[in-house]
Amino acid sequence: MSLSTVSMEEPSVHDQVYESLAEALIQGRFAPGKSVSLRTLAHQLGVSAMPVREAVRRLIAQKALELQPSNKRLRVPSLSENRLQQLMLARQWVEPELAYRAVAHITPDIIAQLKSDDAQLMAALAEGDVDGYMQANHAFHFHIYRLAEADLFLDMARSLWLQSGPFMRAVFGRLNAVQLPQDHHLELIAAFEREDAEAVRRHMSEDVHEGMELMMEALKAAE
Amino acid sequence: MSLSTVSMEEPSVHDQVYESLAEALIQGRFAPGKSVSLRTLAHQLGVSAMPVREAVRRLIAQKALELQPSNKRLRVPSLSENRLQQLMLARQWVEPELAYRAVAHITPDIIAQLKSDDAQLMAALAEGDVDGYMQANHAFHFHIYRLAEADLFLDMARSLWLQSGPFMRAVFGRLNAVQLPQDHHLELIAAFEREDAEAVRRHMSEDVHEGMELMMEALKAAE
DNA sequence: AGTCACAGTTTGTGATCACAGTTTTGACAG
DNA sequence: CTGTCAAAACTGTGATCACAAACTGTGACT
Repeated sequence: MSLSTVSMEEPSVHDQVYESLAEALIQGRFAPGKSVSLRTLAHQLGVSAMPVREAVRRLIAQKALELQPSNKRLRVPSLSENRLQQLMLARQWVEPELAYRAVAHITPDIIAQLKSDDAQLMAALAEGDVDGYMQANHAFHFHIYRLAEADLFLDMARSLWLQSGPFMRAVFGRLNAVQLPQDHHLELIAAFEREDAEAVRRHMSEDVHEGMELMMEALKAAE
Repeated sequence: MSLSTVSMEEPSVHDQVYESLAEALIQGRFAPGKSVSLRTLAHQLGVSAMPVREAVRRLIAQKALELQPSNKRLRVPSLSENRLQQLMLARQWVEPELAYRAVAHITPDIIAQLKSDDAQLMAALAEGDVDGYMQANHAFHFHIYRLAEADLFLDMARSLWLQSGPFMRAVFGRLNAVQLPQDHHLELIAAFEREDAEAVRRHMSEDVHEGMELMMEALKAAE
């Protein structure tokens, strides 16, 4: 009962719905352009429409969903080169900055966590398990970003991943689980271990850049 | 009547509420730390609580409002140096980029609009009209940013201004309408007229930097 | 066979109610 | 005048209903 009153605060239904939708979007389980509906989502999640409406508003504000101006109907934003390029530039700015700031707060526990994430990532890659790969990659990156103690930047990164998710699906839809450069992850971990902030920034920049470049190529190839 | 059917789409109540709250926040009419309530806002705006809830969710997602974890009560986020520094860095990254991209789409009409905005700004400054200054400054910047055809960046800038608004109030609360460097604006306009994109980027960076630096000093002075 | 109209369904939007916490109020006792 | 404690008011949250606009599909008519 000591700290239970503090940690007792069970998340609201709205938060649960939001997390559920956010996870689906980040892992690319929603196809770009796919239309969704409040009542359908509410029914699937076993709640009323009310909390779904609020979660969806939140996602729209983060540009992870959109309301088509004509219909006023809800859907996952579709892909465009312009959009992807903005995502790429924004991610290349904010994520290296977050990683840089994370160095000051790194601990052996986190290093171990990152190694575990990377191991899961490589295992998923070996099996061709796209979902597993996406999940492990997300965990790896945000276990780092959370250390930065920069909640605004963290939120920006989260929003950018929400928007990138559907693109990723499109990439892996074409080239099924290509050889992603997880070497950057190993170099990142090494840089964290010797607390070399500049190297961390550089390797994170390269990791993001390569990933987004891959998506850009896939998008162009798909015309 | 020709295009009225297109522009006829009157904005939803939710959008009106959102715009209303957003404007108040950007102009710093809400003090940092001030608590607000759904029903109060709804009553003031003459609508039911429903659209206010959605507008507030949207603003929370943009970090322009926050839900205190203890109370679950709504309020304007309070100031912190860490927070302001993140705002400063983010604005210094995205706003010069938007201005840079705007150069390609500049027209004489927009130039005239910018000159008008700047004139209003200087007039407000001369009269010590803080609200007028804030409004004109906002108009000046976003008349530029809107040209960039980069909706993700535009949205990021909008979110950052929403978060900066309450800080600005704190600044002007202390030093009432100091000599703001509107010279940057004139240099910006000149750079747009000769379509010198690099100069536009540089001057915008300086303008944002100086404004935020002023806020940082005021924050530190207020401890 | 192709096109159009009409009915039925599904959509987002806004209002209203019920409920459980929290805060504020106000009266009473010291 | 001050401290205490219960009642009243207020808070966010979730569910439900009403409504108009948009979509669906089926059938008839050219």
